Amino acid sequence: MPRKKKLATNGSDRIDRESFEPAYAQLANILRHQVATGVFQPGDQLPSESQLVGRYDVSPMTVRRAINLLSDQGVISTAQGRGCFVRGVELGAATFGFKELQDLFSNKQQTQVKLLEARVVSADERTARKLNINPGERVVYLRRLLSIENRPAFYHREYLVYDPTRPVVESEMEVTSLQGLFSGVGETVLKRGDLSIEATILNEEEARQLQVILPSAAFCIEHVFYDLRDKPISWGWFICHSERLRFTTSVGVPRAD
Amino acid sequence: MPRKKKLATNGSDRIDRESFEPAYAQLANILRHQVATGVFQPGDQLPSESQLVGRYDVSPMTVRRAINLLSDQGVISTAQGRGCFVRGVELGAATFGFKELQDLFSNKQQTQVKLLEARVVSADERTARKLNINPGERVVYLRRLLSIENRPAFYHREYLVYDPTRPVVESEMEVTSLQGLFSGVGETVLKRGDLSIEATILNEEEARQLQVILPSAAFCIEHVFYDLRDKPISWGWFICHSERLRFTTSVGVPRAD
DNA sequence: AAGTGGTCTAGACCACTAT
DNA sequence: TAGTGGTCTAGACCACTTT
Repeated sequence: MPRKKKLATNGSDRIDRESFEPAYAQLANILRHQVATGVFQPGDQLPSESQLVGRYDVSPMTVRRAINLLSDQGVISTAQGRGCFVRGVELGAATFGFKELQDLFSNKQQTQVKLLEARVVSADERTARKLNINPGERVVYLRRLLSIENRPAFYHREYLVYDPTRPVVESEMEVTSLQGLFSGVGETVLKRGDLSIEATILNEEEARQLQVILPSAAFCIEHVFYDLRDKPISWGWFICHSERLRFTTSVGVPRAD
Repeated sequence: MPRKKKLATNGSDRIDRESFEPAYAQLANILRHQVATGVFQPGDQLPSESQLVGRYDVSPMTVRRAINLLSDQGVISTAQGRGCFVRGVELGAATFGFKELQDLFSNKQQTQVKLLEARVVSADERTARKLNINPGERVVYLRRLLSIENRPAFYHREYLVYDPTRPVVESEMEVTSLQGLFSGVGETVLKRGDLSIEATILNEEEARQLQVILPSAAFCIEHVFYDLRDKPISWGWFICHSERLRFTTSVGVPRAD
């Protein structure tokens, strides 16, 4: 007798103890399927946890975990003392990530990082504010061009606080460190980063670097990275042509697994 | 004797049983604080779960939950049979929300939705493909302008499949339904939506509607919504001037709570 | 008072990894 | 084989909401 079976169809109404799929995940999928097929509609109240315990013959902790999962995924909302309720489509609940951006790098594709410029300059007022230093203090200014399959993809400009006692400047300047930032490999003393995304129009220099014609729209991904003491050590921004990058996501009940 | 105390400082090394903060959350915060202050650095292995059980005198399930929390937040990664490891800053792990977009609407601010046009047209090739219908079939074309505090914020164009037997067309056309999409209130038969975000340059008409001067960059948020049978019923896109919208997030170890 | 979700216990068994 | 994370049980108590 096989110890493991295939994934149960989502229409199933029982927990398969032999499945490789954990009971809490099965229960979550059963409930999600019922929401997806309209058995429970937006606003409806789900069966109580104790009812689910009896109905599917699992322990309360398992039900709880399935509930937490669906709540995290935005399928339902919970209210203590009242119950669990099906949520409808809410644009405000949407989230999107850098998956597309990550794919550009990790896809076994040739990624080249070309250092265009690296020099020590005095921080202007804006740079000083971003890096929490005094205007006029010395910073390292870097310009890089990231190419994928010999086509320019990102134009990156960055200001680093200049601190000879800290080796991060050298490691930051390594071409590989940038790629590591995306994939998570490599050593850094970075603790945290703040990111923001804007839409922008390429200027002449940016268009030249990215080899696109004007006028052209692009994403500008600005970043500030902090060290372990929450001190900013890097401020910069990536420019990526809009045709090279698109963010996608879904809202509402996930499509059947 | 007070039954509830204040939030413990994150530097604490013990679980406060009297705190209103759940034990699993306290443990997660303790570990997060240790990561944030460099006690554990990126790549380091955390104490095993059984060690944590002994050290903080909680049950295995509580430790597990704290571990899951940190793992979900991207602070650590887990590997069965090997251990838990501290993750560094990974750009690829960043996620953005629509919170900024939601705030624009729900902030008790005056939001007006003005229907500029509504008429039945024949679907062109592209529209038909997006809505999974045949070219030439009738669709409803809508143009809307969303204003916040009397300033235009979003220019929205949308194609709806025309189905007299389904009341969603009428409810979709209600000015309130758009706002409900963001905040989650209101009734819909929508089950799911796919979104994608591009950067674009405003054309003349868009700039006129949004009352900005050319040339100007903007976000284009395209959407397709599906009903309970996974049939597309709406395809459209929001145009939002870049100065009106910016997506932000953080990566790495969250700043101390 | 009854029902709900939220948390927690003190174990157990399993699968996986390293030695 | 020993140690690790992953899952699960069968209860318990608490806080909250509704009747």
